[in-house]
This record gives sequence, structure tokens and C-alpha cells, in this order.
Amino acid sequence: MPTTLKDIAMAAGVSIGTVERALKNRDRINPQVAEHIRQLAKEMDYHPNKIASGLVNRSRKYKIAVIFHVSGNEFWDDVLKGIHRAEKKIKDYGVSLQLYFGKDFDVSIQLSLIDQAIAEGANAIVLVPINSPLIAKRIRQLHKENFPVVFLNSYLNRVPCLSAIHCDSYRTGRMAGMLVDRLSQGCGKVIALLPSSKVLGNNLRKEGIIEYFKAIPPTLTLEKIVELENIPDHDILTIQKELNAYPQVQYIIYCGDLDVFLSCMQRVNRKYTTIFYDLSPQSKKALLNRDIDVIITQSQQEQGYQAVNVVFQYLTSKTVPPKELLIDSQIIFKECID
Amino acid sequence: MPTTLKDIAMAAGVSIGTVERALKNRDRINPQVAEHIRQLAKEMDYHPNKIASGLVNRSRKYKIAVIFHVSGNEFWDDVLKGIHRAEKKIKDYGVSLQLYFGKDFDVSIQLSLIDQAIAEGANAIVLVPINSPLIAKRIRQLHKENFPVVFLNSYLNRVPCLSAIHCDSYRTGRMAGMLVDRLSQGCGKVIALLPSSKVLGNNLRKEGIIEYFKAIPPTLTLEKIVELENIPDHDILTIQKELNAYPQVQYIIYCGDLDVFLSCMQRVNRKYTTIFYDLSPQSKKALLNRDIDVIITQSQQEQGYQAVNVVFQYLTSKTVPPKELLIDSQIIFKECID
DNA sequence: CTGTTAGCGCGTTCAG
DNA sequence: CTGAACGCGCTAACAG
Repeated sequence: MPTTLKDIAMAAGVSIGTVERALKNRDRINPQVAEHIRQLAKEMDYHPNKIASGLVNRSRKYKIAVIFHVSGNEFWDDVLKGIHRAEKKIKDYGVSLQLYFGKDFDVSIQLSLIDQAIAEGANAIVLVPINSPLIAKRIRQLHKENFPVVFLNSYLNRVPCLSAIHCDSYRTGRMAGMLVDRLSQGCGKVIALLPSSKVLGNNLRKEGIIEYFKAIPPTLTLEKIVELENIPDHDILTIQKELNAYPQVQYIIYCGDLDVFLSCMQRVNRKYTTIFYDLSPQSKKALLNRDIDVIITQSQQEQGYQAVNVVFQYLTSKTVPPKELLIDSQIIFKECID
Repeated sequence: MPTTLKDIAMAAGVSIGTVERALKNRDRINPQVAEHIRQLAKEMDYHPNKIASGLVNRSRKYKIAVIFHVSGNEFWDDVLKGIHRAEKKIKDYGVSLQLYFGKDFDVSIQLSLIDQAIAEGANAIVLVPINSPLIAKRIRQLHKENFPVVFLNSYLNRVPCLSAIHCDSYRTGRMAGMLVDRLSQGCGKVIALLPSSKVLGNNLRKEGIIEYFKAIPPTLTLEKIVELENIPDHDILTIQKELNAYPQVQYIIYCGDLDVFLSCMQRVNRKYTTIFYDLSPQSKKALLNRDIDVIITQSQQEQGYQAVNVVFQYLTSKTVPPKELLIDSQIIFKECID
């Protein structure tokens, strides 16, 4: 049976309040008594009961704001799932969530959402940051004021925050390279179709891919990297053009909109082996349908969950999270889910 | 702010106690009042606060027994990690864990451990069941007495239980076949070295492997399946013999002791591509060292965690888990962890 | 500096 | 059949 404050109080011959002050290092307490109590607590292996303090915390009614940089699409659905899973867990502790959606990477919208969240009484912010000096400045300012900010799914270079939750994009890049390498037995030609580098993670992933191909024998080559612009019609044309320009390519590394990819495949009428990024109901279907061959997931759901969880822990028990929380990616073949 | 019993009581003009009885369907309550309160609770979106009831439950001091079929080895270390992670979470709720270790699949030991656990006041049992009629009989009996039993990592055919937590062994078998298929580009010869079928999951995995190779073109063939006996010296000789008997084999599917495998590799002095089962610190090292090529994890840690969690939920909030909880497996290459 | 007390939401028990 | 009250462990506010 775990030790309670009461147990320690009895053992030390003091009151429960004194024990609490000693262990929480509050002032107005005799240093000697405090030391004795701390000693005793260690001996008796005391650990505060989190659910009891949770009950108390409930009356504090913390609010966490979650701010996105765009409005929903299939990508964010998965993040939201994780966030709602976390919400379910923390609402018993009296912590509530408020979601704010930006639009198309618009910096001024994101800035005003931050202000709005704070005006509406947020005690912490989970943010998918847009890579802009204005946002960076605002976050620095908040951090200086000790206002907790957690980056979700991306981060800002040299901008301090409570924690940044994302996946190791560089690694996922290398993983894609590795998969092509293994599936091709080290022999063939590859093209990479990637999103524009507006978001930092995309850049890192590209680096990972490039580095992997640099380090292997030249029997397998990365012929070209194409940056997409997230404008479907435009991207479809670009991809078609590039695939026609490199007719010997058999392997594609693709990160972007699935529908765009499928359209292209229909039009070029050639068979590729494709490494695709991010699991979603749609990409799952494409995998089962053999339209794509492997998916590298970036565990969006887990990222969403952890982002909320980290601020929750911080608010309710002052647990300081690691500056960076890397969520594992996974490799998924058809046979893993059919 | 979530609704509480008090809120409903005020809204209904009754006392907290009455509301509680109505919602928990206890007797000694006016059916009409009860119905009205239930209605009101739905409208006000009432959900009981789990941490508050947890605090109350604490005084009940539930005990969960976890019974293993063998004594520790590197395989179980990972399960134990998951179990201890769960223990940490549930101890605040006044639920404690007691571990019991059997020996070498010995049925009579497992039977006596079950008796011992119950004698020592266990309120539920998590069991790695040995595939034996005696165990089956005992579990049936317990189930009839409404004593909660959860199977961990395996299960017994046609034996009812609260829940069985394991991975889809058949699928992991197919996944190994698929990996060889993709890595070999559908061309080559394979040998499978598997543990004896004393445990049901092993059998299913074997089936999965066999089925996969049945369904593909005969350019890739499963030359032989060897059943190991978990006796290192003996197994090493067996493996050496078989590898020499099939000199054209280039691909190995291996489930068993890593040291045995590494010894064999040193002795045969030939290069294989190996699909290995189960992630552990040791197998991780072997992967990084390129002694093995891919690991299929069966998420032992997650299984251990979920097994404890499921009984915890059941004991503290009568949540009936699904009869079967399949934990996802994962595919891990060197580049995923280096 | 220290002790006491109220109360977080729920479950139970006892008195009406 | 229903209301009132206590206690789970912890925190915070207040009294000494």
C-alpha cells in the first residue's frame, strides 16, 4: 500500500500541512523539520498520488489552445484524432481544449489567432508554427513571459519553446531511400516528388533522401527531385512532364496529395514502385489497391496526443518535458493491414 | 465545464445520492424519478469523473496477479517493461500487481501458481497460458465463477476469458513471407527456423508463412521449415545441418534465440538475408551490426501494458474489454533506429 | 513557522 | 424510497 502524506505526518509527528509544505519546498517552514520530512519521505518511498491532486486541480480549470496553420484536410484529421483522445483523458482533470484553425499558411491569421487564444484565457498554446520571422518573434516574446508554447509537427529554428513534438523528418527521408534500395536490390532509377520547403520538416526529409542516395553505389540513382506547390492542376502537369522526361525511372518517392498522384498514374500508364508518406483512410485504400507499395507514416495521431499531453503534464504537475519529442515513424506494406 | 452529479441533483431537485442510485441502476429507487434523472443526465452530457471514482476505489485495494509460464529471459523483459509501465499508472488507484514466474512450460507449476495467486487474494489474473487441457479446465472453472482471467501473448482454443491480448501471429507469418518476397524481388530460396508449436501463436505464424509462399509464383520457394526445441546446443546443430542440406538458400526467417542464430552464422560462414522476430536490445544491436536484416516486432511491451490495463479498467469501472485485443506488429530496418 | 479545515467528485453507509 | 454525511489524498486558505 503506497505511502500517503498522512503516513509521513504520523511518522514525523507533525501535521499533514507541514509535510506538504516541506515536500513542495514552500517557504514558511523550519529548514530542519523540512529536511527531516524529506528524508522520511524518501525512506518511506513516498510518491504523490496524481489522481488526488488531479481532483484538486480540477477547480483551476486550465485551458489549452491548439492552433493550426490551415483548415482541415485529410492530413489533419489524424492529428485531431490524437488530440481528441488526449482531451478525453484530461477533461476529468478539469483541463479543457480550444481549437483554432488558420488558413493556407497565412501568417497574419496565425498571429491574430494567438492573440485571440490568449484573450480567451488560454493557459498554454499548442501550435503548428508557420515558418516566418513574425511568428518567431511572437513566440520568443511569449517564451520570455513564461507562457508555455508547444510546437506540433514542425518547429522554428532557434526559437525556444516548452517542447517541440514532431517526427525525425531527416530519418523518414533516409528511410524512403533505404526502402527503394532494398526493394530494388540496389539497382535502378528514382524520382522524388516532394512538397515545397515552406515547412521545415519537408526540407529535412529532402536532405535525408539526398544523403541516402549519396552514400550508396551508383547503380541506384536519384535522378531528380521535384518540388510540388500544392496546387493540384499545376502539380499534375509538373509530375507528368518530369515522368516523361525520365522514362527509365521505376521508383517514386512521393509526399503530397494522394489524388494528384493517382491522377498522374492513370495518365502516364506506366508501372512504378512507390514509397508514399502518411497513412490515412485514403492512402490505406491505395495501398490495398496496389496503387502504392509502401507507406511511411509520421504518426500524426501520436503527435497530436503527445502535444496535448505534454502541456497537460506541465500545467498540472509542472513536469518539464524534453525540448524535443521525436515520434517514431512506421513502415507499412499491404500485408500489414489487409 | 463537465457536468457533475451535483449539477444533475440540483437540476432535478433531488439529492446527490438519488442521482447516483438512478444512474447506477441500483434498487430502492422510484422508477419514474430514476427515468427522469437518466434523461436529464443524457441531456446534460454527464460522464462520471474517473479520477474521482478512482480515489474512492482506492480503498478497495484490488490485486492483480500476473503469471508467466517461464522464468525471465530477454523476451519477457520487454513484456515486463509494459507491465511495469501499467503498474505505475494504476497504483494511484490503489490497484497492486503481484508477479508469479513458472518454469519451462511446466503445467503443474502453472496450476499451483494460479491457486497461490487466488489464495493470496488476487482479484484477477493475467496469464501466459500453457497449451494444456489441465490449464484449460482450470480457466473454464474460474470463468464460470466470474473470476476475471486475461490471456497474455497467447490464448487457449475454445477457452473463454475476459480478454486475450496478443498479436495476429498469422499475419506476422505472412509479413515475413512478404518481406522476403519484396527483398528478393520474388526470386530465391527460403528456409524458416521456428520455435516448437507448444504455444498456439507459433503454429499460426507457421501457417501464415506457409500460406504466403503457397500463393506466389514458384520462383521464390520455401524450401524447409525447421522446428527448434529451445535447447541451444541442440538447435545449433540442427540449424547447421539444415543450412548445409540446402546450400542454395539465401533467405532465412528466424524466430528464436538470437545467440543461437549468431553462433550458427559464425560457423556456416555464408551470407544470408534474415527476417528476425522480436525487438530487444540484443536484436537491435544485431540489426545495427547487419547480422540480421529486418525485425518484425510483436510489441511485447504494448501487450504487457494492455493486459494489465484491461483488467484494471474492468475492476475499477466494470468496462468489459473486447474478447480479443490484437496488438499491431511493426517492421523495423536498420535505418529506422540507427 | 505550524496546525486545521474545506472541498475537488464520487461511492457508500446510515438514518430517516 | 430518499437525503445527509463521511472519506479517498491532496492542496490552499486561514487560524493560531
